[in-house]
Amino acid sequence: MAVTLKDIARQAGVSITTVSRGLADYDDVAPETRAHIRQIARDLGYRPNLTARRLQKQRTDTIGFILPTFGPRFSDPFFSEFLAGIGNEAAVHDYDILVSTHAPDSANEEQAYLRAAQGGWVDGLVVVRTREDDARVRLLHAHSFPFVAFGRCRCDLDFPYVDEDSVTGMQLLVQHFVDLGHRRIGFIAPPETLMFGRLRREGFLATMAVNNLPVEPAWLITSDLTQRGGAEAAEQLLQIKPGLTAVIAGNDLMAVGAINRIQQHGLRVGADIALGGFDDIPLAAYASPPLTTIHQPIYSIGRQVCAMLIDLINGRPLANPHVLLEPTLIIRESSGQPIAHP
Amino acid sequence: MAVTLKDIARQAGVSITTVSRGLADYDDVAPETRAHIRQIARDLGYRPNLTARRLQKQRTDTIGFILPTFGPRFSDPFFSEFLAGIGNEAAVHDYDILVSTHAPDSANEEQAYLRAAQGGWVDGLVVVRTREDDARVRLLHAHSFPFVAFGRCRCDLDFPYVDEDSVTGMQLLVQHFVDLGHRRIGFIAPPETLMFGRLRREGFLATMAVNNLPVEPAWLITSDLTQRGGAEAAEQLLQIKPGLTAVIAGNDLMAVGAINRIQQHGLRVGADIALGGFDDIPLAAYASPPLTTIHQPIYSIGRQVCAMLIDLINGRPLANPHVLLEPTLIIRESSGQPIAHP
DNA sequence: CCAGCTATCCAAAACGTTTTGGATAGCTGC
DNA sequence: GCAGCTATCCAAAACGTTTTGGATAGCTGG
Repeated sequence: MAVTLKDIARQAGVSITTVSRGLADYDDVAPETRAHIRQIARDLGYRPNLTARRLQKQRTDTIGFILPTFGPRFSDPFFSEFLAGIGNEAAVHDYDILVSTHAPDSANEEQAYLRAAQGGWVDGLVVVRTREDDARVRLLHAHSFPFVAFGRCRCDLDFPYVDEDSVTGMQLLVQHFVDLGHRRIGFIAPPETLMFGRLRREGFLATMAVNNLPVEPAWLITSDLTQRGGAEAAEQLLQIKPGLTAVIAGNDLMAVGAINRIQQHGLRVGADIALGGFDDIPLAAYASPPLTTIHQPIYSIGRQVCAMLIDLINGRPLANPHVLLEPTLIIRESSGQPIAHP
Repeated sequence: MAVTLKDIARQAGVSITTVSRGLADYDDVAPETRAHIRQIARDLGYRPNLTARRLQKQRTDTIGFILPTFGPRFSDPFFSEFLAGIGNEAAVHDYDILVSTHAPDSANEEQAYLRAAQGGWVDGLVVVRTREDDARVRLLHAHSFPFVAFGRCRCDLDFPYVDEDSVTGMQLLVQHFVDLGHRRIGFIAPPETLMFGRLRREGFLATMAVNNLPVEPAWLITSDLTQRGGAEAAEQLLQIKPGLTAVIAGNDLMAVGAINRIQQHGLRVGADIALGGFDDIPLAAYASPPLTTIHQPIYSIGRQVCAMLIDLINGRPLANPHVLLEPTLIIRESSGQPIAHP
């Protein structure tokens, strides 16, 4: 049975009010009384009942994170790092993270967001993997419920977000390959419904266009962000004759899958064919060959999103509600050496 | 302002009690009244206040998961899959997951567990990455607070866990290499303080001993489960003369780091030197070369741990409180072909 | 000696729900 | 006409905390 304020009050011979205020360091409690209360609380091993406190204070000191789980066997090196980011930042401010998992765009997912927005379930929400027209963003915005998104979306709502400039990132990446002499570059695209997928795709096409390079329909294959998907897309791209000299994958996971499949065909990545990824997940540096990619500081994005959300919850105005991070190009061996023009 | 039972009661012209019991389908509320209440609740968009309900029911319908974050930039493909497992299972039973992040064996971590055990913070806890003598397990056991661990520990306490038989797993793996003709096998060991680290190490040494094979002190290097650590350990193992013919890493992440470093030395993994990992993370199949490893069904372990915990919380006896999973060997290219005896 | 102040304390209300322990009215059977 | 039953309803307590709005006593200054 847990120790309550009442137990301390009885033991100390004062009222519950005085105990509560004493522990909270109000100055209408005599210093000796305060010390006395403190001592007894310690002796009894008192822990405040958070549920009761939350009911009274009408806040949960908890932020929600609804994990979009694509498929049953779900694994994304991205999320554990992001979660560590928001988790550590939250811990600093004495907030907890409440995690739910739901398939994206499912009825359950909508229920979960509705519950959050109306039910005093959490004080605010972190939204990740924004979709082009994102029902979650619209819902939360309509309820004016506090949230911060990782990623923008293509709608006319104004909401706080942190995002990396995917278009510029893709531009850096494509230009790097073009500068190495590549003319025939394939693209393994992320799903178009995801906002970052659309932006990376646009960045790719725009930079190719600027350089007056063609992109045949067959050169662009949409896949699902997994290694398996990347491998299968690579398989298709390898069928193209005459062969492509470079392939860019919309994320590192697909790039890793592509490396694998390309090597199964007896080709050397970085020599026979150049390859690029996007995200710079921890694995990228340890792929074989190490992957040329665009760095995305997931951990610190997590911290930043969480810090913004906590400010928002506490009514503090955001200095900068729209954070757009500058991407950096990480050149490793998978992009290979300059090649001669055919 | 949220809709409460009181609002519905006023609107419906009945008492709060009747509303509460009506919504909960008690049969001492007339069917017509029940329907009436239901209708009004729907119209008003009523959502029960979970905090109030929890205070009353003295339970949180929430299970806690304290993520041990090793270092600031933390990424482990293991955790996102495990989290998805417990999250999905929890969702089925209408439970939430409350996540905290804390450095292992820190004061904060102990505080967090203490808070959980005493404060009505969560109804039960999931403990992962058990340590050899695990303070968390001792603490929770002493408070007889419901928890289920992923992993055993070397203590005389009886507590429910799910674990994979690491010793047998390592035996399968080592024997595989021995059967291929390897005699000089190096080992990149996980930290000895982690229970699974100790067991995998024991499994390695025991199987080598059974086969009358030597293990020089320099052949066993303890590392930290990361790619970087695996790469550095591999670097050291490559200095050994005459050279080792095979290396086994204590987990896949270190194995991937090792592949990378071995290739930087101009050696071919699976031909010049054989390599094995442990865990079968999704990446393992897409490493270059694909990694021979021991499969560990992380997602379903997560589900099982969560299901057991929910049973425990609800006072249902566990059919089997000590689940020990049979490991399976996954043979891929990194272990190469049989070699001739020197 | 009293108004006014300060320092210290506390009873009661409030947060929104569920549960306890009746209360009421209408009906049945004798 | 009344005991006994059923169907339906509800006031109040309870969960553990914080906050509101005083209450009390002792002191100060005039």
